[in-house]
Amino acid sequence: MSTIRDVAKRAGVSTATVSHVINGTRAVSGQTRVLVVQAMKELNFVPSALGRGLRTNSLKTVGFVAADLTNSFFAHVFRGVESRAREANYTVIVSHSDEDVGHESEAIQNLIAKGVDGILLAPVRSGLEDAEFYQEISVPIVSYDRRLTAVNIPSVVTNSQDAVREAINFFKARGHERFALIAGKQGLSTTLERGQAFEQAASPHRHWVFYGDSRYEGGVHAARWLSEQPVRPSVVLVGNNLMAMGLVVTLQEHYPEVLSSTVLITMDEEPWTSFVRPPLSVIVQPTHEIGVTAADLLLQRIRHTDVPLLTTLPCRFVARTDPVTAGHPLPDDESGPTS
Amino acid sequence: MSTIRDVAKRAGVSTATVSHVINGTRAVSGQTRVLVVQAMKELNFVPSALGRGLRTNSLKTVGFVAADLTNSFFAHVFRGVESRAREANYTVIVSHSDEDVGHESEAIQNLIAKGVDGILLAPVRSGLEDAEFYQEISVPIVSYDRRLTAVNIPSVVTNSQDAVREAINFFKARGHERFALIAGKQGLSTTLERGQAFEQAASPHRHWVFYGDSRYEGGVHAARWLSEQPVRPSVVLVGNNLMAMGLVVTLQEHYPEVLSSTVLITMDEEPWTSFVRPPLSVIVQPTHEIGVTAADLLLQRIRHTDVPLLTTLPCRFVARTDPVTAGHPLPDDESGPTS
DNA sequence: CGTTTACGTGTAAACGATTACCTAGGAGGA
DNA sequence: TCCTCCTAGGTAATCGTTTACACGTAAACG
Repeated sequence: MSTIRDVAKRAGVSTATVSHVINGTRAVSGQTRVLVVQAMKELNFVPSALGRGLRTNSLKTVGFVAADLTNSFFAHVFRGVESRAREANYTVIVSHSDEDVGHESEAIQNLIAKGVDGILLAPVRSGLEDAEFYQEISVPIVSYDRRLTAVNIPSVVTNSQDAVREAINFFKARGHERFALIAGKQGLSTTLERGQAFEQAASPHRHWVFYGDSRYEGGVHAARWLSEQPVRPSVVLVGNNLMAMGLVVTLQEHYPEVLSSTVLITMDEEPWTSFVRPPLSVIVQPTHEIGVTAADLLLQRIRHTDVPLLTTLPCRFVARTDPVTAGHPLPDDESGPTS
Repeated sequence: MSTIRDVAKRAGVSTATVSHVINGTRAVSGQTRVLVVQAMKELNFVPSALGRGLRTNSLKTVGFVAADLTNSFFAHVFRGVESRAREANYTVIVSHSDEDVGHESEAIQNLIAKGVDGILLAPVRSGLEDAEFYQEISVPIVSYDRRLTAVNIPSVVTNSQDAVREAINFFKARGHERFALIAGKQGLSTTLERGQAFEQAASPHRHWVFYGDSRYEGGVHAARWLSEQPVRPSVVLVGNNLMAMGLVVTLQEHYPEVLSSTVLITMDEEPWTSFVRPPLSVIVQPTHEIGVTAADLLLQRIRHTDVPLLTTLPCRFVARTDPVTAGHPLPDDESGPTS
């Protein structure tokens, strides 16, 4: 690996000149520029990001903390992030929190030690007492998926509450009168908001709320709980795709009659939601756009540009109805996707 | 951010001592150690990876190049990589190749410029003429999923050929006599090997090979091709999960009779493969272990330890049979998963 | 003709760690 | 007593860049 000094020597100029040629930070005569460029070619010189990073205190790297990349929600968000980051010549370091407060802290520590310029985070904490924790972080942060209230940190979220309301109303209008919510991990802003929207939309009617843990096992428990109800809801909204899978697998295996007689709605489109019989209705979040937007905001913060504290992206509700469970169609119902 | 000098001053020692306390590279008296540790705590000092990296010429960072992280195969491999890397105090930068030679080169360039200590790669190239390209890379490389023949680069692959043979034989033993392979992108070692294994296992009987492109669209085309055959195969093996999905979706929508009358086998377990009716049989690769192993090998190479040039991990064939399509059961057949 | 102004370039000090080399004091052996 | 060896610790060079400052020349301006 050749250094900037090697290039300077070969081109017969100073390292300053070489640096300025590379970065275009100072006028350099045509002749000299040619000489330098040629020398760089010949030595196939690549400037060391380390040297530069040490001096400028920026490695052009950002951290991305996901709960779990094998969850396709996060994988798609990440692709959005990565595409934007690459355009801006940044690279992305990925860490997992696995919805664990300790893991999250550790991940953030590591990222900071690595000298990242900023961090994208789906925060596991949300309480007021945690505000301090996030506030003390010494690099710019943008939160995605989950809102960080009471903290001066920009968040990119979706209006899933509206979608929840739309979904419940959709089936209400078709005659359904008993609704349940399988809620996610308590404390997450998404859980809270979706819970409120659900309460609000379902409240004139009978409704249930079961608190899961946002993991596959939560869905398994929910299935058991569901099957034990003397009177069962006819519409079940699941607040997260992992729980939905646990629920469906368990129902399919042990309580097939529950599965076939209940309308299920879940978050986040995945292939299997349409392959299951009956198929699941879905609240689709703009995952890629979440990533792109969050990355944009982070890069702006890194450049010290002011950014809005809350960005809300729209969801799309896709109804997949089934003759048995859908309820009675509306006069103008085509049972296709709705917006 | 405080530096090692601040710590040294506060503890009343030299930077050398602080450094040695941090790294345990030299004997330090108990007293002094306590002083230093306390000073670090008080300033909550975190050593800069940049400074260290510049000096030691290692950022403790590795690059991970996937075709596409939204493909759960790569996501799971990545988790394996990340867990091992974290244990060894390395962080991981992720890039995508999208099976594109240009993207791959770019990704590798960027990683090297960022000063990674090594690269994990699912190489898009494989020909002899490409050997040179990979050989010229100036940091240690380990290839995963795909074998890099004729190049002095360690590979971690699976014995999917054995699994392919096992799968075909499984259905041959149940009376099937017409087999097809939907092969992946040409040039990948996996495509070649699985093709050979398929040929070998199916060749006494009538068989077809359709070349897809390892993407969703390849499956769509394959579905059309399949439906157009005057005599259709009764067992279809798909060489990659994206194509399998394209195939199933298209069949389900346009040619349901083909779907219900054909045994489908695919690579890599995903939730939807068991939700589809009829369910798909699957060749399960040890994805997490691939990641762990590849990471291990890379870290060893970084430490200049010799490693084997080829590591092969075993696959598992999971048969999911359906009364209509399975063929006649063997005398002792329980239709469960086989090893 | 003296004074700006502009332009092109070089010198050398950072950035934050690691580490080769050196110093000094005390213990132990001959 | 002298020499050797061990232990504990300091000094300062170094890694590869960027960049503040200085310098010299030539053109432009009054």
